[in-house]
Amino acid sequence: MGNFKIGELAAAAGVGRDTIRYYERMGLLREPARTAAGYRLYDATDLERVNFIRSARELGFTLEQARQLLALRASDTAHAQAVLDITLAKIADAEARLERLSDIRDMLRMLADECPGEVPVSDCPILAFLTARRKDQQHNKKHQAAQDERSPRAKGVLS
Amino acid sequence: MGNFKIGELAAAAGVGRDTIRYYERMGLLREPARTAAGYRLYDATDLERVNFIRSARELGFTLEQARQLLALRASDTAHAQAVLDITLAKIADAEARLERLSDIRDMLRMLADECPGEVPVSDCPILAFLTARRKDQQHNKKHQAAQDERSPRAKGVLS
DNA sequence: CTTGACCCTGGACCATGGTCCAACCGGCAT
DNA sequence: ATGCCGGTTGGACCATGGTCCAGGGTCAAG
Repeated sequence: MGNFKIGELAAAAGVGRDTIRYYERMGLLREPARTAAGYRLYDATDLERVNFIRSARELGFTLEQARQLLALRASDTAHAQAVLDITLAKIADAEARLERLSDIRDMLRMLADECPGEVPVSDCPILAFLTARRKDQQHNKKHQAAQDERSPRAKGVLS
Repeated sequence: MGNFKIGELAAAAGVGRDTIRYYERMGLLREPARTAAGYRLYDATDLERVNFIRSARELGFTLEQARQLLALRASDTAHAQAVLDITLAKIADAEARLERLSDIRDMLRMLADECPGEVPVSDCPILAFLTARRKDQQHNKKHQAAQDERSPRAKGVLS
């Protein structure tokens, strides 16, 4: 049955060869069969697996979550609730990001609206804001981080 | 006039000592004066600068953009338009992210709504979707990336 | 037989914004 | 003089998801 080499798998899935090897290293793909020369040999189920991972990535799942989803899919005792839980966490995460980001956008928009380009920088309200804004530091602690820079120490937020 | 050492500056700005040294290495802070023993000596303008950078970060600006904004602020020939341009680019970037992310959230929410937890994973519509969805790959090329994983090769989007 | 396209491995490197480390020195109190 | 806190340096390391490279081996075509 149609075995293919890594380049073929990669092309079929629309990723680079290195990505395939990376997924293997990360434990997302099984260690494939090899030819006598050591070439990796894949089959349709591997392609399907890579496709699954790519789909998950496109929906914002991390590789780690993709790994969990694959494990759940392979389980015959798990029920859909586990998948739903991961998905709900991802939704909550997306919503938190959306809120933070739209707050930032609103703030930037306000500042941009106030800024008449044709003045010297010394009269720029955006710079003035950046320069002055340090009092509201304390009470703004709820939205302290910027954008999507989830701090390395912000663990557990998603999954 | 009140000079302070790195730990004092860091505490006053609410960051770590290493962050101050990092900003210095990145060219965001000037190389400070030193005591005979080599200790860095800062003054109020340095604190103000760190505060500016932190404010910019909180609004989603990168350190590189913060550097640009500081340069503009220091210029006596630049006009506010340059600052506005950076800000408008940031807004556009935020809006693009918001759209992608809310599309993803909607998709996830749809899937979650369809999923009755109490079935075996083999009947999970979320997994089914992830498994099947590879045909729409081609025409979905407009929103190909996930979430905030701006690909390393996506340069020029912001700034 | 040679060329070119493919494959192998292990490891370095990219961006981002820091954080932490060892190994050392300075300065003050007890 | 001993402890302790804080300063110095250069460099490694964190997460994330790959990407690229050198220095080989393999395989089919011409």
